[in-house]
Amino acid sequence: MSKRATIAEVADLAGVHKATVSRALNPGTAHYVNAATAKKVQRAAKQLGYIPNIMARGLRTSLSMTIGVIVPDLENPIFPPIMRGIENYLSPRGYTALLANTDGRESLERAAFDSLLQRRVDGFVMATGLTEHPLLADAYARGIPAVMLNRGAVGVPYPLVTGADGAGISAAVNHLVGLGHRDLLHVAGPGNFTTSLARSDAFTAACATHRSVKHRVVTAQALSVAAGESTMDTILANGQAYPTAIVAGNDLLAIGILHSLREHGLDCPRDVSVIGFNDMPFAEDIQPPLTTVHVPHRELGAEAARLLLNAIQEGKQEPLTVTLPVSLIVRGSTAKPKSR
Amino acid sequence: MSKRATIAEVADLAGVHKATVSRALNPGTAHYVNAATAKKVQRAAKQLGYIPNIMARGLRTSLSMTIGVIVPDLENPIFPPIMRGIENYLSPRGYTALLANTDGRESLERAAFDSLLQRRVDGFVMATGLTEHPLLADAYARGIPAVMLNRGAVGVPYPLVTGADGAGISAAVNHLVGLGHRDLLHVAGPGNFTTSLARSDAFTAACATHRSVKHRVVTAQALSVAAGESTMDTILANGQAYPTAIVAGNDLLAIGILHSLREHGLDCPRDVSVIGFNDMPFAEDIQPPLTTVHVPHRELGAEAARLLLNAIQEGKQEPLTVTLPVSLIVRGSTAKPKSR
DNA sequence: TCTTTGGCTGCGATCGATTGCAATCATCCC
DNA sequence: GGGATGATTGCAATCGATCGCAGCCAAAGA
Repeated sequence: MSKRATIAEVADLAGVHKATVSRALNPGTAHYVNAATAKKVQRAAKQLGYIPNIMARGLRTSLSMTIGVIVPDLENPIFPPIMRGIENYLSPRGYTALLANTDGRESLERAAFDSLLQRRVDGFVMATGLTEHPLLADAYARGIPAVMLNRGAVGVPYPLVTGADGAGISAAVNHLVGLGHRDLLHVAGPGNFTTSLARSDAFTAACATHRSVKHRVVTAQALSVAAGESTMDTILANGQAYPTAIVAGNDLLAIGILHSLREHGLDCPRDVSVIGFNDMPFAEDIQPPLTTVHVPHRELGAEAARLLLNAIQEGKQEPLTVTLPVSLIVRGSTAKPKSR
Repeated sequence: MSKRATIAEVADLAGVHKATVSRALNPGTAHYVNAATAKKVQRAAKQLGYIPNIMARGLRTSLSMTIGVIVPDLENPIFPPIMRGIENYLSPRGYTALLANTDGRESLERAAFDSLLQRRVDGFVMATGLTEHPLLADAYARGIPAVMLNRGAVGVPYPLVTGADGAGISAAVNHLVGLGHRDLLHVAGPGNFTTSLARSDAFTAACATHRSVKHRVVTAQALSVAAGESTMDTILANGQAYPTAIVAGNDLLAIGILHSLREHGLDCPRDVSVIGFNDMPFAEDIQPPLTTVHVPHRELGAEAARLLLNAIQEGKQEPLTVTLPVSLIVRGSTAKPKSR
């Protein structure tokens, strides 16, 4: 292993005390030291390739300049853009993101949380939003800075950054009704996600706006392709009448629904229209091109990072909610209902 | 900020010296301490919710138990599964991954590298394979443990974990020739990726195997949808004869090619067959379902992590290459050539 | 009974940086 | 000329855990 230069070596080379080196190299304290001395120190530091040891510094300052990001599943395509947004905001400011996957399992979440805490992250961006969350309540009580992303949690006054779920869903419903659909189904995500609840409430409310629009809601087991497929399977298996249009809780569910429709010999959009939620990458390339609600994930991530850094620097948490606008993207998975 | 329990407090509560606490809690040194004492210490630690301060430990041991992962673009869908594989191997072993995006730009790469070095990562997984790489040579000379993933670099003797590019490409070519295609095109990635070179070489070699198969290679500007689309555009724009089948350098290029075909009124697979590379998530859902070479990205990640931890623990680098098998997945984007 | 042995635990230095406090020195003002 | 002022810089404590070394004690051996 290469031995790295320490502050003491820089101090020796520059002929000053290591305290002076420290002050010269830190923007916050640089004004204490004479310009000529500072120059000398910087030259010495460069010559030795000095990189401050962040662990020694962190030990002293108890700041790690890293923030923990907890996501349920990085393979869900909405998270990479979110990560990007977070990183893009963080890295110019000297912060780094530590990523942890939880697989949606609470035990792993606990472990990830502890592991990040052990690494003394300065704060968290939590994108796991289970409705109930002892972990978060605990964290809040201990004064750990955090921001919720996308999904919130009840009773935990952390700031929340989210897309306008309600507006997106009602745009979807209005689009379908405008096309002539009168029999709508919402395949919702599991009830323990706050977003699922918000979206299904919005669905019901939006449908109620229109007279004579039949609507119902079924709940999938998870926010995944497989769950969407099996949920739709059971609906179609009954042989009973199926809706002419479906609003899915997210894009993955929508894709699962498309699978199921295809296996049952139904065509989208001819027989059934489907709308997703999120506008995940490549949503335009799937078969059929998915009509969906676009959520600005990158901006979501950046905004969450911004709020978190604010909270860390101010040393206080403000329970505010930032809602970013969403927009309906009409593509090929929705059409007028065929007469039947 | 909540003050966390320190080792001294645990020691007080348990009525022992802090050195004993340290030994009792570390698996490696636990055998030095009496079982009864150890139990007492563990109880005290649990009661206080003691989490060792990794910075203090790292300062002493100069091990951070984190490894840096450098990827060119997390939004390229092959990287999330790779990350998963890495994390799945790392986290049961107490390691954490620090992720850095480089956008493929070498300056950012340098910055990311330094930033991770500053955080005293114990090693690197590099998934950025540019062919030329001063950074890596430098790192190797400094004895920094690392493993290359997916893409290699010339002249840098780090271990490399990769899919069997050549085998995959020749399977693709054979599949197309078997279907009756005699006019093949390979849209390769930029020449500064080692994988691009390996794949285009394999393409030429595989085609040469078959008599009377016309083949040529064009190079795209990047490994992206946009690059694939524009490359194909220029080919089709010439009005000249187009091939009956295309092997793309990766799935993103393939998708771009599909876009271009569609815009030029050509149908895949009726007019032109297309094969991708990677089998990225949702490749089966795009229009048409993409025939592609499946690469086991998760396993790639896990294997890289395994090699890296080995190298860190052994303290030596072995220049070996691990090649994981790939397999052709035939879906809807390839068919027999129409007679014309 | 005295020494040896070995298991267990305590002591204190140490890792590399930051920072409150004190010391130094030149300049300034009356 | 003497004390005040302010700009720099040095000193040494400190963060929290690890680990070499030494000490203690009981059991074993002579």
